[in-house]
Amino acid sequence: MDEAVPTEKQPPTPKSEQTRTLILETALRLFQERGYDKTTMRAIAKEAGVSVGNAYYYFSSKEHLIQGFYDRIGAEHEAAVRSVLEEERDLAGRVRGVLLAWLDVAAPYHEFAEQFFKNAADPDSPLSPFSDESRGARDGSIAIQRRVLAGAEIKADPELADMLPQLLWLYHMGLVLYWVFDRSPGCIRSRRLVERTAPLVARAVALSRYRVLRPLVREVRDVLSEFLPAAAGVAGARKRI
Amino acid sequence: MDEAVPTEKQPPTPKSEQTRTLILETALRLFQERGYDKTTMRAIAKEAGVSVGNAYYYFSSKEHLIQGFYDRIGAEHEAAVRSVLEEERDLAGRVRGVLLAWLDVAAPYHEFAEQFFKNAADPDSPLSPFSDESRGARDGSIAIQRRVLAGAEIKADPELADMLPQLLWLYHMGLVLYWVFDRSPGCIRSRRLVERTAPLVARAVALSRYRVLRPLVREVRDVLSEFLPAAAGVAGARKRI
DNA sequence: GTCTATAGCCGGATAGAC
DNA sequence: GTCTATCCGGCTATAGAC
Repeated sequence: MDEAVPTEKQPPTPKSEQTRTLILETALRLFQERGYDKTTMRAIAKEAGVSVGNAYYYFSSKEHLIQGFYDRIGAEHEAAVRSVLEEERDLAGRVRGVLLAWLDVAAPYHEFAEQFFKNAADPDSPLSPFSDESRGARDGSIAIQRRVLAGAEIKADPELADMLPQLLWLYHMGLVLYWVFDRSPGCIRSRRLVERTAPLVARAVALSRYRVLRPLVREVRDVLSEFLPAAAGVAGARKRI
Repeated sequence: MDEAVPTEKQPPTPKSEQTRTLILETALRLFQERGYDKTTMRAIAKEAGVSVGNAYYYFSSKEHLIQGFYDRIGAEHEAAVRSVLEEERDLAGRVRGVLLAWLDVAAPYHEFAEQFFKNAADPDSPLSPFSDESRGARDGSIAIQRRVLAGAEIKADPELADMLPQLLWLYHMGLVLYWVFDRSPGCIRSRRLVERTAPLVARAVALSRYRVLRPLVREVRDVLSEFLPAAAGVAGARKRI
């Protein structure tokens, strides 16, 4: 980001990127093995064969190491979701499939997530799902929801359609919140929550076209356009304070 | 709670309770003055005229000091809400009034809340609004929502009525989440969110009786009864994993 | 610009004496 | 119940090697 335009002769990452990656990989591995809190910066440095100072040279705090985790989980989800989106046409099924896929992808990190999640809830933290730093991950996640809706047979009220991807993303974040709290073995409660709510969400989307609901839908849409972040190119939702 | 039944001769809090209160009051004051993070346990102890070890004797961690904050804010909200519930009959108005009252009560603690909130998001923390330790505060909060509904003219679908207080509580928690993230001056964005969503919630409650929505309402009810905590005496919602 | 080594600050938490 | 001393780990600072 702050890097000067790299010439062709000088690849942007000559050798330092290697160190950077090494540190990150080591950190993520240790986090997964011992948990976030119990992994000390000293240990990461030692295990990666670098000095503490060097680790801090690349990652200005322990938290910053977790951005890499977001990117990784996003990429894995992206891959896991492909088959569902290709094969399933029913909206409820698509929603369900995508969220279950996320739970699968995230499962190995559950314990680890528990420990660092507190940082994500701090609005000052770059780890918050709403932060600028998380924008890349967020946009990717919303894009998936867009595909969920685009490929489904059931269509929503067109007045609502523009912001539905973000709404689904919010629903996804709600699931993540629940999942973090979920202590049930194998996180079945979270899985069950998906099974139960996905059809419900789909039904709500379908019902959004009914006459009786028109005024409610309009209100919902207006509120959303005012309060959802203007990210990811939603028409007419550009105003922020 | 864990105290042995106190005899009449021996008041439950002979002298230690005094120290305890002193420490708590000092802590809350300092939190508000300097913020949570910048208030060290050393400072609290010093200011209260006790030793660090002694502070830890009463509060097993810095986080535990915040339970007192919950209780205080709950009590203040309880008081602030009285007039609204007596005078306003319109459901939207009642919901709106109660939530705006909460924002008023919470306002002085906003900065402080930002800093400690991350702890509340940690499921391991006693500060989580879903934890057993927070049960007292939670029950109080749900009770207010029960009164909101009971005194309103509009009635909900009876099949849903039992769990509506908890649903409103969840809505309240959502507002709290938004508020914590809210950086707008005077938290107007949060206030605006209440203004916009309160009528929406009321309308949804009213609509819950419509025929078309019957299946959706049933589904919603079933999901809620499965996933909302069995606290606060909700009929038929006793199963937990 | 990348990296090491080391020494030290700070603050949450604990141990064990009184 | 209360204290003092100590641990522990995130983080910083510095000085210097390549």
